[in-house]
Amino acid sequence: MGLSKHDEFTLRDNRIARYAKALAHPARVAILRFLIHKRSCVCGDIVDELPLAQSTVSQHLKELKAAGLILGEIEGTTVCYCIDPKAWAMAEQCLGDLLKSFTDGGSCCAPAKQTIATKR
Amino acid sequence: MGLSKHDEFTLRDNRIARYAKALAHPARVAILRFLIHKRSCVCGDIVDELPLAQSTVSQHLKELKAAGLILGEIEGTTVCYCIDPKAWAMAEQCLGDLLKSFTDGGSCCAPAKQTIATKR
DNA sequence: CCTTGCTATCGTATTTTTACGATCATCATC
DNA sequence: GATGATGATCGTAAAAATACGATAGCAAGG
Repeated sequence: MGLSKHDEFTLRDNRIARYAKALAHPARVAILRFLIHKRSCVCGDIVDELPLAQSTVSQHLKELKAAGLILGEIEGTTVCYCIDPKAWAMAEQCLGDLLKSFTDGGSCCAPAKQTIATKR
Repeated sequence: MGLSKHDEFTLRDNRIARYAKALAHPARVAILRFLIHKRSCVCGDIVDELPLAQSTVSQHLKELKAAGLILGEIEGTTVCYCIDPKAWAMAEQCLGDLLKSFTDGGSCCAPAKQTIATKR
């Protein structure tokens, strides 16, 4: 047990989850923000920017690449990373659609009551 | 070691990561979609809807509650869940801002080249 | 009160994530 | 070819996530 049952869910929900997971660590958010801000994007610069070891940053970059959000191109001896515009647009739509699909029409329950805490 | 160094990052990036993590599993996406679709939201209905054990669903609900995205109210012997409108708006803004902060101006590198694979 | 139904929590096993140092591979330069 | 720099990968360890069955806690109904 303990195996992730991703097969049991829809493709759409899995896609959203995959994009969300890419954003689910502050280091990766910081990397993406850095890539967005500085259009140039040498790997070493990212390592310098973050409070993490080079290998750890490389691992995060690998995950972002696996999620499809970034591209990397070899430039001589360095590697240049950047946002993948197409994938980014897809992520924006997937997550945006879900987020926008809720509109506050007065929640069904607990309109003005307290949240239940850990204990009920 | 393997300890998460969340403290080393900005509050904003951590907040985004927290919301994203809540969406980072298809089961939780499905739960949220279900809560959005059906305004009524008894816990048992969610259990019936998903291919997961009751305890697992309860755990996912707990995480969504911890992330602040949903509210739960006791209704007699059942518990009624719903989206927390305020928190949802916050998540929408946080994630939306990040996603919208990138605009395709022709990527800095690899404009039309191949993605680098695992091996360079 | 005793039972029944609903939900949360506990205990546990497995998998995945996170992090680091060490090493390897590759390109550029000497 | 040797050297140096850059970045990926390996090995490893610790932590967190995922899943389930079992159990506990509560409210409602008999």
